[in-house]
Amino acid sequence: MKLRFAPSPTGFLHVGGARTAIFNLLHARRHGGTMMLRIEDTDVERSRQHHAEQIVTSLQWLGVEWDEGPVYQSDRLERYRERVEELVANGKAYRCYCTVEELDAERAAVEGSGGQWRYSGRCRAIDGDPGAAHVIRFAVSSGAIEFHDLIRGDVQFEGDLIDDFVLLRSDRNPTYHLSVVVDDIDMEITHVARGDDHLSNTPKHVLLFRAFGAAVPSFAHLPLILGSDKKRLSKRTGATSAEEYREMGIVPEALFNFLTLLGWSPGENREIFPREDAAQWFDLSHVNKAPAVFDPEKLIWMNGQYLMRMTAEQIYPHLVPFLGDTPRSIEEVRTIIDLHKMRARTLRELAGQMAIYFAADDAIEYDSEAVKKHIKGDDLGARLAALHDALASTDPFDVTTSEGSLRKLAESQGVSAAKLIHPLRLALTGSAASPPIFDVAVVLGKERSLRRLQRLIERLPELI
RNA sequence: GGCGCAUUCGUCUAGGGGUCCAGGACGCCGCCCUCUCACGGCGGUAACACGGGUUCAAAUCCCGUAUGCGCUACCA
Repeated sequence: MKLRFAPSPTGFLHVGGARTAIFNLLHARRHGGTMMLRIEDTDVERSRQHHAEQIVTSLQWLGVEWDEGPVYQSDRLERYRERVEELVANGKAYRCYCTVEELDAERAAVEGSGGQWRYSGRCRAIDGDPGAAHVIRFAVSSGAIEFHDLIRGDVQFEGDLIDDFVLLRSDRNPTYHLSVVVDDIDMEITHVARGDDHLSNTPKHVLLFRAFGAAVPSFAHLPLILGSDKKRLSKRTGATSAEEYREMGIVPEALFNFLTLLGWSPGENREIFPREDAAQWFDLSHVNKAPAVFDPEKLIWMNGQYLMRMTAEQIYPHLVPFLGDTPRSIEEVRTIIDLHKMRARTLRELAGQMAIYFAADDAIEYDSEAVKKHIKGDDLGARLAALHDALASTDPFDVTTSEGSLRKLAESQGVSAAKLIHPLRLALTGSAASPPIFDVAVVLGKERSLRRLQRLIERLPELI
């Protein structure tokens, strides 16, 4: 068994493409088959090498591995020309002398009068000068064309409704239909899993496989991924490329897992699982037929689930790009990550929350809502001064001792611990929300914590 | 227009004739836990597009309608 992912390098790796790649990989792994990556760059107008490289990078980031490739179709142009000549020689294809201008004019005329245009096939009978030909077309035979699709079941198209499609363009480059079939034969592809948008191209391919006397592979046409507007996912309704999600702070494992669930489910209410498990359970024949709407909210939730399950060491390499220009070692951030990973849903959010630890002690900005809520009472200054003294004499300064000092002080002053904790949180973080405050204090250290507390005390008059 | 494909909570889905007055997850709303936030726990909200069949019995099978999407290029 052998499958392939065959993107055309006309842009970034689209999440739809990413899911196609994942499904191919999973099916191959499940059945002990081979996975191949093939770059379909026969459209010289739109293909770009840097896009191909970008797609390869995105796939690697995502964790989609391939056993063979990447193979570039642009390296195989001679092969396509050679094979199309075979078709011409045995009468399955023919040279067409019509010009685009003629054809466009015909089409415009027919469609203008409300009809539907199809190429007449008039060049089938012409035996002219090969050098004067513009393109080579496939001679489509009439009659029903049937094939089996792993996802759709038996599908049938009427040959009479299919044009004599172009195989070799006037620039001597192959069209998609030619190159894809020649390659799938040469590379011994047994299963073709691709986007739904190719379903109506499939009868053409079936005809080509037969014309070449080759076995027709199994097909699996994956339903499209839609945006919130129920139309094909586009930039209008949100991020469309894997790269954009990476920049958003999504970890590859989460995107992989999420994409896996778009159109497929392992059943038994399983949602979060490693790739290895998916590779045990997946099968193309269990993919849904209906298109799925891409819900970024759920992706972000799932990313949060991954973050909180990952160790600081696992998160760290993904997080580095979000931490800014000052290099931070794993030792420096390990505890902070552990404190915040269950409070952030993306790496970007996580990095944002971590900023308070790296900020200068006199640069903490107090959230006005938090100030309004927790900074009040005439005796607050005195209480905080007492807290400062209590913490200053806490030794060693760890979570247990610092909390003990604060609670003891609260008790002796006859106030609830919360009356001290909330202002302390504001002093240390500037916010009303943070990890348990004594953990924060210990990360900052005694000296910096006291400095931040002192600063709040000094600014009390202007805050109240 | 033609051809094709699809249709279960707002969204992702489970379900492949009876165990479904439809289960899980995201979101949303309440409660609990608690130094706040988050996590977690508990509970709630919400769906078989419509109409005909077939059958003792249909979300599950068949037909039609509607709606949506895709293709209809010398793009893939």
